[in-house]
Formats: sequence, C-alpha cells, structure tokens
Amino acid sequence: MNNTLQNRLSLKTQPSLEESATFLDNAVQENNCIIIIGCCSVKYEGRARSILQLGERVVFIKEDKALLIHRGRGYKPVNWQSSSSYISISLRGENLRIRSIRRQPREVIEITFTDIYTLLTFTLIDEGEFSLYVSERDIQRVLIKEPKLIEEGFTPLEFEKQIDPGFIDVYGIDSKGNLVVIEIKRAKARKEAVIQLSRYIRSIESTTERKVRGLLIADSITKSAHRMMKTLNLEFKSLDLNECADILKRFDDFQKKLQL
Amino acid sequence: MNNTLQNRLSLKTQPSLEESATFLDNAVQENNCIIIIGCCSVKYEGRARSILQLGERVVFIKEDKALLIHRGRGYKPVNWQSSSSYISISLRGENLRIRSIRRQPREVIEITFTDIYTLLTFTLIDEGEFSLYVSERDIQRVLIKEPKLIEEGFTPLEFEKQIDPGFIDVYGIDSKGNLVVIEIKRAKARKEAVIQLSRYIRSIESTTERKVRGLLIADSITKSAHRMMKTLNLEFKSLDLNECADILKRFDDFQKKLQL
DNA sequence: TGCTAAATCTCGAAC
DNA sequence: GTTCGAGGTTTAGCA
Repeated sequence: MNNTLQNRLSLKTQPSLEESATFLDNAVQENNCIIIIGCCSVKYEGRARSILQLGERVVFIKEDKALLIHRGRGYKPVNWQSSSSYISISLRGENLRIRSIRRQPREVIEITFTDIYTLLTFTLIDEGEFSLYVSERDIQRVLIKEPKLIEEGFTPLEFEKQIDPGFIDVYGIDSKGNLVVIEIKRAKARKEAVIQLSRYIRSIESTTERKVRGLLIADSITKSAHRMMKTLNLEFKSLDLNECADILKRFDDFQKKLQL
Repeated sequence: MNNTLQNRLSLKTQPSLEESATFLDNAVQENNCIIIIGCCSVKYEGRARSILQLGERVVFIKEDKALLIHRGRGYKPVNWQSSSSYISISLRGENLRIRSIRRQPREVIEITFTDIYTLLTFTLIDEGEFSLYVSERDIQRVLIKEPKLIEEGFTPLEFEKQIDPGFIDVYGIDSKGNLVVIEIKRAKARKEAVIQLSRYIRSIESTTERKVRGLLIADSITKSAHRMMKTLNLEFKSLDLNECADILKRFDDFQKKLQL
C-alpha cells in the first residue's frame, strides 16, 4: 500500500448536511484531522461568553480534538477549544451542529452550519522535531557556559536561587568580592523587570553586610526603566542574542558529538 | 453570476511544485485565503529562533497575509506570523519555498515544501458580528450600574483612577466614610493581584489620613493569595459571573430599547 | 511610540 | 489537581 497523504485524505465538495454529518461523525471517531469550509454561526460559553453571527469560516478540528474557528483575517482564531475536549455532530432541523465540550474549566462551543462547501479529512504523519532556541532559559545556559559574557572575573554561585520574593536568575561574586544579583530578560526590559531585580536585592541585602550589586541583562531596555535603574543605582548590560545563538549552536553541536 | 463560495474556491490535488508556485503566487497577489496540506520543514528567526524538521502539516495563509503552520495536534500553531507581513513564493531546486517577512520586530519564516498534496484557495464573505461578554471591563460596567453588588452603602467615586503605580479599577467610600480601593479580576485571583492591590493602597495611604480599605473582587482566589490577603488585612469578595452576564444582558436590552 | 494591564491568554513545571 | 512564572505571549487602551 502506498501510504502517501493522498491515500489518507478524503475530500467532499458541496456535500449535503446529512452526508456531512455521517462523514464528520466517522472522521471524529477515527481521530482524523478535519477542515470544514462553510457558512456557520458560533456560540461560546465558558470562562467568558461570545456569539458570532452567520458568515463563512474555516473550521479546523485536529487529531486530539483541538478545535479552531478561523475568519478570513487575523492570526488568531475567533473561537477555539483546546485539545482533550469531547466533540459531537448532529443534525438540527435545517442545520448541522458541532458541539465541543471541555471540562475543567467547563467550556462549550456550539457551531451551527447552514451550508458546507468543502469538507476535508486526513491524517498527518509528522515526526519532525521542533526546536526553539534563545529563550530566557537558553540565555542562562550560555551564561553558565561563558560567565565572562556577564563580566570579566565574574563567578556564578547559583542559578535560579530561591529567595522569598521569587527566583534569582543568576547569583554570584564579581572580581572584587561583591555579591551580584542578575536578572535576565530575553527581550526589551521594562520597569517591572527593574522592580523585580530591586526586590531581590533588598531581600539579599537583609541577609548580609556585603555590598550587593544589581545587574539587569537584556537585549535592550526602555527609557523609563533605564532611568529607574539609575536612581536605584542598578546596572544594565545588553546582550547580543545572535552571539548567544552562535554559542548555543556550537554548544549543542558539541553535545551531539559527545552523544555519537 | 452565482456568488456561492463554491465559485470563489479552487482546489488542486497532487499539483506539481511548479504548478503550485504559479497558483500560490497568484492567490497571494489577489489576497485570497490559502490552505496547503503537504510535507515541509520550517525555519523561524526573529524574537527567537526555531527549526521544525520535515513532516506533514497544514499551512493556512489568510487574506491579510496572516500565516499559520499547524501540526496534527494542539490548539496552537507550531509557527505563525501575524498579519501585514510580506509573503513570497519561489522554487528552490527540488522544493517550493514560502517566505514570510514582518518588520518591527523583524521576523522571518521560511517554509520549504518537498511535497504538496492539496491546495485550496478561496475568499470568505463574512460580515457576521462577533461579541464577547463578561470581560473585566464588563464587570466594571455592572458595578457602575449596581454598586451595591460591591457592598451595601458603597459609593463609587472614580473608575480607572490613575495613580503612580497604575490604575485603580474602582475607588470609592463605604457607608462609614472609609476610602475603599477595589481591584477586579475576572478569573481566579493570584498573588500578583494581591500585590497590585496593596501597592495601590500604599500609594493612596500616603496621600490621606483616612482609613483605606482594600477589596479584591474576583470569581475566586488561590489559597496562597488568600493567606497573603489576610496578613495584609485586605478583603476578598467573590462575584458570580453568571449574575454579571444576566445583568449585562438586561442592561444591553434596555440600551437597545432606548435607541429604538 | 512607549507603556500598562487584560486575556476564553497558553504552556509547562513544581508542589 | 492547583499554583506559579514565562511567553516569539497577543492585544487593546491611553499618555
């Protein structure tokens, strides 16, 4: 058997709603992906409530019963349901109704189709690995590997050090023996990052007589946050994300070699 | 001319990549919606970076060039680009490449197809109104209309009162003449809501000699947030969202009647 | 444009 | 199961 996607895909154009109901019910039972293009209205009730009046939309149901309702514009679905919800298909008078129910929190979506133009069901074979890099966590990894990126002579003592107000990203000593509290932000740092850092410093200062420096490492910083840092006598250091990506890549390549 | 969606939709099954390129290029120029089912890999570079290895996926491009790449599971797209980005289609050796570029922040997605199984392009006619209820803003509207829901004898003075740390949701006086600072959370309130409220209270207390009460109104509250409230001597009041929805509905119906 | 706070936030990890 | 923090958060509103 030739297992191309073409053989795992079926298509109906202009199906009757009766035909669609049978077809959809079957596809849902078999955990297929489903794409429906048609005219529908949508009601949602759960954490909030919404009503979407009649119009043409694309409804996408996935293998795990995740459900998306998309209009012609915008990146976000107008209505949705996350996976592990229960889906039922039924005919209601002149219409076809799809109900998706999720428990915890209880949320119900009801789609009422007056017309279905195109119906696609299929399964996707997809073992491709997805890797995202240069997250805040990745920056930490880079700084663990290359503490001199923080500053020459810096010695890290702890990462994710737990204190009362939360977790200090990096905690260590500089070349002069001062304690250093470091807060990392991957993107542009704002006031709240400065507030967070100053809270950590106050907490550390209450436990020691030594001088405590506060260092915010980020891609960049907003003006008002920078002003706040100056008045609080904190330091900002920008970090080149491309450089981090390069180091990470070299590091990961090295790790892979070790595994071979 | 019969303007059903069927006449605004075209479908290709098992198109060659050359054929696909022409077809897609045209669809992109004309701001059509596009759904591609096929085998592809994806590279993303922008605020972060990611690589998605080869596998079967659904790619959805909308009228406004919003782009979604979906795998067979999960509510969220594995990669995406918001609208108003630039899209280009090209053949690269044995493959078809879709590039989506966004400025500010600069982000690039590159999809490389080795196989396209199904290609759909269409336009959606969708004038249906979307209305969402019981947002935090809606709760404020309800409390403006029915201040006794806050407590008997409460008199609101200001909504969205601006002070240094931010905006106070509701500010007023209770029946005994005490000032009351109210923070509203639509869902379950967590520690951060309590911290926010206490910041507002400290700010108000610094401007007056009068007693200042702090009241958190929310659907519910986490245990640790509740403990924090007790130690800070703040008050919590739960609010029934269904009741709010009913009041809103009655209110909106009344407004509509006035407009007639 | 920058900044603040909400969101049907989602997601994952720790407790 | 609950809580908490981070996110390519996204998005809306306002100075």
